[in-house]
Amino acid sequence: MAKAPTVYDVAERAGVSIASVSRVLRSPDSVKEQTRERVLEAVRHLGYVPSANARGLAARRTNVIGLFFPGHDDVAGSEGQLVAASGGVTTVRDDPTTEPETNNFYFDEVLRGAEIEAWRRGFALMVAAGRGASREAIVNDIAGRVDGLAVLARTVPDELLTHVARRIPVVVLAATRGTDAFDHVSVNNAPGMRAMTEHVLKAGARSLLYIAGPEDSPDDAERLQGFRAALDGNAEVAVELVRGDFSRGRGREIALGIDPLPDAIVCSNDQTALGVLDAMGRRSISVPDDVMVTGFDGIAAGRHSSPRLTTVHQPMVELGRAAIQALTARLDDPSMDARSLVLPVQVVLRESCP
Amino acid sequence: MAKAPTVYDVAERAGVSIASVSRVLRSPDSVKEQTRERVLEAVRHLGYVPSANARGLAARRTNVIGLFFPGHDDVAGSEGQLVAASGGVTTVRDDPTTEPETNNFYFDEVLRGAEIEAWRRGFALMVAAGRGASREAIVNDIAGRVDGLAVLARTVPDELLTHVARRIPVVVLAATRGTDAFDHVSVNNAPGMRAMTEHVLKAGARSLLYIAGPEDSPDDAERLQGFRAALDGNAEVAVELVRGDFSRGRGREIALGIDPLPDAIVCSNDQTALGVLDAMGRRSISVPDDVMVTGFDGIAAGRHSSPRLTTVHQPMVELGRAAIQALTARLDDPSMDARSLVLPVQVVLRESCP
DNA sequence: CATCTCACTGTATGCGCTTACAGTTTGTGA
DNA sequence: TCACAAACTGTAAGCGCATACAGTGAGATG
Repeated sequence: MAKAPTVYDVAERAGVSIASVSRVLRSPDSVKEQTRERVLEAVRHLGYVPSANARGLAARRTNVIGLFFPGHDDVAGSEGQLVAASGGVTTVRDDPTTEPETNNFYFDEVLRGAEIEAWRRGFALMVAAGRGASREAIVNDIAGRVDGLAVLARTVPDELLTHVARRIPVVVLAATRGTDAFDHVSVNNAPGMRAMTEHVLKAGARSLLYIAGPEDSPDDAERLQGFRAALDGNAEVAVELVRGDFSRGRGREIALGIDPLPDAIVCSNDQTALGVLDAMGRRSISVPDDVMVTGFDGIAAGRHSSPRLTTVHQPMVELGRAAIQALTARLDDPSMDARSLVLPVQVVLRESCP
Repeated sequence: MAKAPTVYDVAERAGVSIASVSRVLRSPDSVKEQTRERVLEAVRHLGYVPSANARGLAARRTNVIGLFFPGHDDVAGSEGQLVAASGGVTTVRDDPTTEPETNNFYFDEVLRGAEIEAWRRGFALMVAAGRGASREAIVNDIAGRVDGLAVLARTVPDELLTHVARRIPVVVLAATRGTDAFDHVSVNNAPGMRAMTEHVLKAGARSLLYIAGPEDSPDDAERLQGFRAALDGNAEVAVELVRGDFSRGRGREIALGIDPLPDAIVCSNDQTALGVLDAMGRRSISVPDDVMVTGFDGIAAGRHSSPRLTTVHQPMVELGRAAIQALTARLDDPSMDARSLVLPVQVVLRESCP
């Protein structure tokens, strides 16, 4: 890392001007073959890698897209320097009742979709997770680095979003807000839950328990709405509603205390439903014979639970891709009207509610 | 997005020079309070977000760290524009035998660790996944954008790595190569597998089947070495070795054909072991009563399998963090000797081999 | 009241690249 | 052989910011 070579170094060694160097790298066909060879030789010899900063500055675009989502809350441990550790092996016995960390597979998949789509379209992807107070600084920082920004709904205050939107296009994920000027990409929450609920009814359930998520979740609100729509006109069905918090632990806790049992427990997300399955297992209650259970999200764990979880699958990878597509579409045509894209969902029937 | 405001616009509106604007943003204390207020007002009013490109160019550093890992192979479908889709709901019945996509939870977790650590240290994180031929272009591109680059072992040819390493520091993850000049961060593969195998032996196994991974995986080689070390001097133990490919499907396939059954099947990763569990379930063979099964990695799915999987847990989040730490350490002191950091692993005993 | 400090603020330069434009070479037809 | 177009290459002007250095003015000092 003595000193990174620049276009000037390459130009000098190749005996050409810096413009030719730039052309060889950006539009090789516009340069005579012989010149091109000389330049490429110099590039290899010097270990030249062009500075994206300089290029971005000159070209007025960075070719980077940013993705911002709610943070893994600050991890307390592991503050120490891991300098020169030397391995080690310990052994533990893992009790089945220990709570697994709440892995946000959701964002992992969205991220994966965004990553694929961004590079395919020639953009690099920058990721940032918001953590409490630093959120504003992070969003501002990343906004200065990218050509477009995708944010998950509810993670960034509107005021801040409006501020950065004056510089770059912004697309909001997982929300169908109509009151703002941003592009939106979301999934078909209400119809999905409606279809799920209708399946449950068709399977014969006449008493339902709905475990909702936190009140401030727009996704949850839409799902609840879909649930209610399915029940519209089914006066003979008994319905009860409790609020969970989208977590497995809370789902388990709620399900441990349910008495009497309804015919079916409809959960507004998979984690909650998995918690319910845990509880039923512990109470030796058979699913689906004694009670049916459904979830929403389609996380991988639901495929391996016992019994396997019937759920509404969200196309999370597609969500990430769609966000990038929306962003590049707007970059291509900034004057376009704001769009709201709703992705289809899929009811996946497995053993917990066949 | 009419035209993003610049320092000049802010300076003009605040009635100061651009130097003062810059100072307010970089070292607020060096500016008189009254001036600072005026500048901040102008920033808010104009919706000013500083250009990271310009800053990076002037400051000669980008404050971004790059992470490169083997790609999700090119996803064929979903080429179409998702323009103005309008939701929809379909229903499918999910057959338990359908192959779940091979989710690389491994990288997700490494990424998460890197993300946390990078932002904590004031760096943004740029991610890139390598896809076949475009790999070289991507690595070069990202190398021009960042102050340091973390790559997963075996994903980038040495020559390319050496090339970019002339510009920025590089750290290699999940490999303990001694022949190059890069910093390395890896996990304690061999001792971990050795401990796992010793546990299997202590549990009474006298005939073992080892299902290895692909030949070109350095991780796999180290694990196999650990396995052999555990057997050293146990001449009475019968051992057989087959090669898998780290996939669940292949593990299942192998396990369906095993006859006679050994006392234990030791797998070099969790996916393979989960496939083995699938097969045993289908063959109505009891795990661990008829055969014990162990994995390696500690992916979340192993906690929810049936029976739950005994495995060696790698600290994947820590791996990501350690990579960032190694990189920032080298940025602070480029002359430092190359380091090789080995993270500890943990044998996690669950029902598949108690 | 002149001089000196100190705390700020402004001026000017350059970071490494892209690109409009001008200049040069090469090839072509008359 | 000469004029002219086509193909290529060089020149020069920024892109938006950080920062060394040079002011500027107010208060402190003698």
